[in-house]
Amino acid sequence: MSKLDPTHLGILRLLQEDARMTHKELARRLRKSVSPIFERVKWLEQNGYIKGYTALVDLQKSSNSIISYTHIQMNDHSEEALSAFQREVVLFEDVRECYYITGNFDFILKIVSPDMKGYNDFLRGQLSKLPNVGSVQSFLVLSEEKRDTTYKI
Amino acid sequence: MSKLDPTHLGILRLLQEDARMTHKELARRLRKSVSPIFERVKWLEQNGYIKGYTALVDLQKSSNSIISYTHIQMNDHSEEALSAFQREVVLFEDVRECYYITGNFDFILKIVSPDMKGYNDFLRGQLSKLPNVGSVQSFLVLSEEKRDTTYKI
DNA sequence: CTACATTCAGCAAATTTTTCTGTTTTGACT
DNA sequence: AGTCAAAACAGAAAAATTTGCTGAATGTAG
Repeated sequence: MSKLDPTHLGILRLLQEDARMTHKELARRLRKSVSPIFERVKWLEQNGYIKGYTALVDLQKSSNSIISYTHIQMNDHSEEALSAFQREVVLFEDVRECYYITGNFDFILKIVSPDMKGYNDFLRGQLSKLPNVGSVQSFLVLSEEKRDTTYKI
Repeated sequence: MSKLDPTHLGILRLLQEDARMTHKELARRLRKSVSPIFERVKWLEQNGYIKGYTALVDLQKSSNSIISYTHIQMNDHSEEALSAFQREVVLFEDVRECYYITGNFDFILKIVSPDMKGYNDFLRGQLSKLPNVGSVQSFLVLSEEKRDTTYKI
């Protein structure tokens, strides 16, 4: 790491706050001219520091989707079983995020389903069909109090 | 809701996939000309359907930050206590996401701290100082298997 | 000191954004 | 169906940005 100089870090910070900021504005704030900013943004993209750009959509205004956090405990902790589970679970459309974690559980999933029926179908028709899934504990999101996807870097 | 027609939804879908897509490209894919697309994007922004645009940065490549999911159970479930907790906890820099949920716990927090010391300082110096915090259960993220912030709408 | 590589500013062409105008479509009402 | 007003649209043109290029400045190794 830290082939990243202050200008690189500044770009990452600013584009996290507003991905549609123009190169000209980036240049103004970082006290550089446009061309080096342009080249650096391209470099950050091509070298995987920036994985993409996304619009943050107000889900509650735009759909009836329901969000849940679901914890998975495996009943087989072999490397093969864990890898197989990961490989399969991330393919499900409703699984938006998947983390392997320390503690009582093995995985935390963020699930977004179009409605309660879809959520039920996912849990019973897809998730529970995967091998070696032990306990499944779900927490439905009642309200999103904060969601800030910018990280301090 | 559903002042949203298929073009609105198409814009939201496409900008979730790539927030830097040009209006011209949006227009081409949605089979419209540029000006209505331009007007609609502006409308979606001003009416809160699009809350912002963010670059997705590879945290592991760009920093040493550690991520944790932390569950909070309150020992006072009055409206005042819950509201007060929400109001305070979202102000902490390390709290990137906060959800009020059903189930055994009351809140799920996504915490991102610069390092283990920062994380410790947050837990013991900030979080546990808030009133009415009962049990706190933390899960450190060992690996991020999937993180897709686009939602099907 | 020189040669080389890297980073940069400034310029210019290509492209996009943004505004404006006039036309078409939509939808409500007769 | 026919009429009207409002909304949505396509196209054009000006303003701004993106993108590639050139040559200068800076730093480094020989």
